[in-house]
Amino acid sequence: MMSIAPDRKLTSRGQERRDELVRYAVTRFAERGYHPTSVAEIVDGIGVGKGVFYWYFSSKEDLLREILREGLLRIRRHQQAAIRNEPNPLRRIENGVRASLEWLSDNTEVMRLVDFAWTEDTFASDLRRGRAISIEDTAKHLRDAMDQGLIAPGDAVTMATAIRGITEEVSRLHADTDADPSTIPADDVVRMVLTGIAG
Amino acid sequence: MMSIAPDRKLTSRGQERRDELVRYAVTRFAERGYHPTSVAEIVDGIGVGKGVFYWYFSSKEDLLREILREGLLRIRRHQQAAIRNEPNPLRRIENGVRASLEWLSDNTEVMRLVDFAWTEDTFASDLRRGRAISIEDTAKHLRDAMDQGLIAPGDAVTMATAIRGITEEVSRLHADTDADPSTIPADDVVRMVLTGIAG
Amino acid sequence: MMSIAPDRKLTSRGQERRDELVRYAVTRFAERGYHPTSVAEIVDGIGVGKGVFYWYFSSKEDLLREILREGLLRIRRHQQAAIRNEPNPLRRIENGVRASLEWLSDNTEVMRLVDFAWTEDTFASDLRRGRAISIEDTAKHLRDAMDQGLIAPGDAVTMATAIRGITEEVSRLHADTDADPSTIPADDVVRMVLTGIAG
Amino acid sequence: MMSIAPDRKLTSRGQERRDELVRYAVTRFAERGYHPTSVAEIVDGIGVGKGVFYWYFSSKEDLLREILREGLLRIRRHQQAAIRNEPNPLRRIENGVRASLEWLSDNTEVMRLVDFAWTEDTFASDLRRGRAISIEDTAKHLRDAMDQGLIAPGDAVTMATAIRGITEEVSRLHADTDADPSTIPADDVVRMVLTGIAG
DNA sequence: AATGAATGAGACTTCATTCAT
DNA sequence: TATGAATGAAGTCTCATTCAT
Repeated sequence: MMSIAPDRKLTSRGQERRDELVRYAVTRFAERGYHPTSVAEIVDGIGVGKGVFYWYFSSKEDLLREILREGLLRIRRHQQAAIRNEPNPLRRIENGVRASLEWLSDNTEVMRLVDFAWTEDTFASDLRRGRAISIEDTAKHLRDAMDQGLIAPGDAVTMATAIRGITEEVSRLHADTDADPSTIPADDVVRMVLTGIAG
Repeated sequence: MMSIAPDRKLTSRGQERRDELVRYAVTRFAERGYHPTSVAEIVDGIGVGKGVFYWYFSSKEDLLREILREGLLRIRRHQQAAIRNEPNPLRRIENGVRASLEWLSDNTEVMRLVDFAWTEDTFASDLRRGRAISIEDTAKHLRDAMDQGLIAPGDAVTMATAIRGITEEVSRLHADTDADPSTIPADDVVRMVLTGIAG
Repeated sequence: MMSIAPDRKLTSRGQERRDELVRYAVTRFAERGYHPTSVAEIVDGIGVGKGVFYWYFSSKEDLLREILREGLLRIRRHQQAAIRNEPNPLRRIENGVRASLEWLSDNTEVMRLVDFAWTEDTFASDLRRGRAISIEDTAKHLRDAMDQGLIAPGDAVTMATAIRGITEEVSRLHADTDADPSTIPADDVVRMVLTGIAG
Repeated sequence: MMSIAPDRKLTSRGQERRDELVRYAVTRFAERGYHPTSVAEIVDGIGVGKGVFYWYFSSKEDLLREILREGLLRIRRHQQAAIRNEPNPLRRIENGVRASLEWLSDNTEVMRLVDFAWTEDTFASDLRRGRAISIEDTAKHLRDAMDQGLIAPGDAVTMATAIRGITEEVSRLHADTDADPSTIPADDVVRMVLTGIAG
């Protein structure tokens, strides 16, 4: 009931505890699913009392939201760092795709949690806006490329969605079959994306 | 815990009841999520007692498995009907994509349930085999196309995965933003797929 | 979360169960207090599972509200039955006081629960209206008596409040010291009330 | 569980802190109820850590007992100061009633806490003795008055209880409907009490 | 086939209290 | 004295499932 102030100052020990909870929960949620994983399982797993959980999170739902929020923030940052200062729109798309593949293959657990969150209305609404922004980001590069005559004209939003779909599905398959992030077939994906949008 | 014989003969009224349960459950599961939807909610929703549910399904989990099984069976049939007798491998791929887009836009709820099922290990194992088969189906057409010199050589499995990703992500976005299945930008998708794999 | 329809039809067995729960809870609540009495204690006390409680009541709070509602309804009915058809306003007051003393000494447990409910804002608001009505009922008789010159004029609401206070406090003391309802000093109370208001 | 020595000397700053805790707790307990008010809420409300609470009180229960003890002590003192040196027993009763009304209207929150305490056996036993003494005090004056022929003979204990009931109920109603202590209808109450006992 | 009452494990959460710092 | 992190028993409530009718 008493919600936790989102900007509450934590001691460094407190911050570590919180991170430990998040880390462990992400693993468990991804492994067995959000609902099948109980708060008891999480606190037992790191050997603390139940109260600790509620000292750092106001509810199990709040924990997932935090995980999603932080995860989506990080992937966005990762993408933008890869794109910054790249003048060629096709290169920006390529770099974005590579950054996504990298990040997703390093954070397969978060990806799985996002996939779950899409399946419950409680969480999905939080994700819609993020998706719209992400697709619009890519669509902008596509329109730039069309304007510059680099690719044939077409429906930028559908293309951006397709790119997103390619990136995520390849990451999903890879996550399920191969633990090594370095073996992601990024070049193949990039080639397909770039020829696919060439038109 | 007595399990229900999967091939048990049902009277036509019984079959209708069962379908009614499935239909209503699919809607609710897709809307609010599998776990947040209780068996009580389902039976209340169609105005029957709890016993009815357990007459037709041995458990809530069993119901979801049935939904998934029937759903995946149907989409596979739909795709194969669209491909049958088509000698050109690229046309087979195109027809398969179009069939998937059609089916998914007509069955967005099942799609959402499949997405959920991927997030829990209990169900995910059932899906892995299906995905492998589905990707291998497409990969076979791709290899045929490569052999016939219709497209450049490349990693057929990654390409097939990409095609699957495009198809599903476009369907997801469309399901969330546009209720009308006829407005799926199938031509755009097909163009991107075909040029994307052209190499 | 799913609240119980207040007009839900119960089988006669169901009604008995519900009554059993109410009866036992009233006893326990009165004995040890509302909060110190857990739902587990109640269901264990009558030897049923926890779910039974929530089949009949949507929450522990709901149970208390029901107890209060039914209790206050009954005392009101009891009073009004005692007053009906009595033309003399002083007799109406006397009969009302006697009826209250009777009912309270037969229902000391409910009285204690009402006293508790006054101490928490969640419940108190429900009680204010009831008190206002009850006092106004008595005040009306007092004004009638003043109009008819039976008693000296005065502040009818304060008088009615005083009568209420006398009745309840005598009942409280009696409940704590003497289990036998027949020994309530009703005549003494009535005499004090009647001379007190005479002015 | 180390209990706090009840007569422990506190620095003046310590005494202030303790008073601050008591004051704030009384307000919250009266407003929302004893159980719904957590220790965390109290210490947060005055901006100190949890340790502070347990420095001054050995438990939440101990805090309530202290509040009750101090409150009942004060009202008794207030009444006795009002009665001292008054030779006429009826005047003593009148003065006692006026003193009670005054004190209760100035300390409505404590009154509510006492009402709560009556509803849990843990606390009620502490209150029984106090009530018995208080009623016996008044009964003594009544017997004096009877002996002196000032009022008709009657059951002094019931009368004293009635007086207590009047006083408290008028205070309760006033506390809930009118914040201004000066508007208590003390004269009306006194008149009713005096004529009521006259017989 | 169907009902709806019953079960009870187990989920989430609260909170009085303790304790290292 | 004081803090705030930690404890863990205990509380309320949910819900898949069973079963007498």
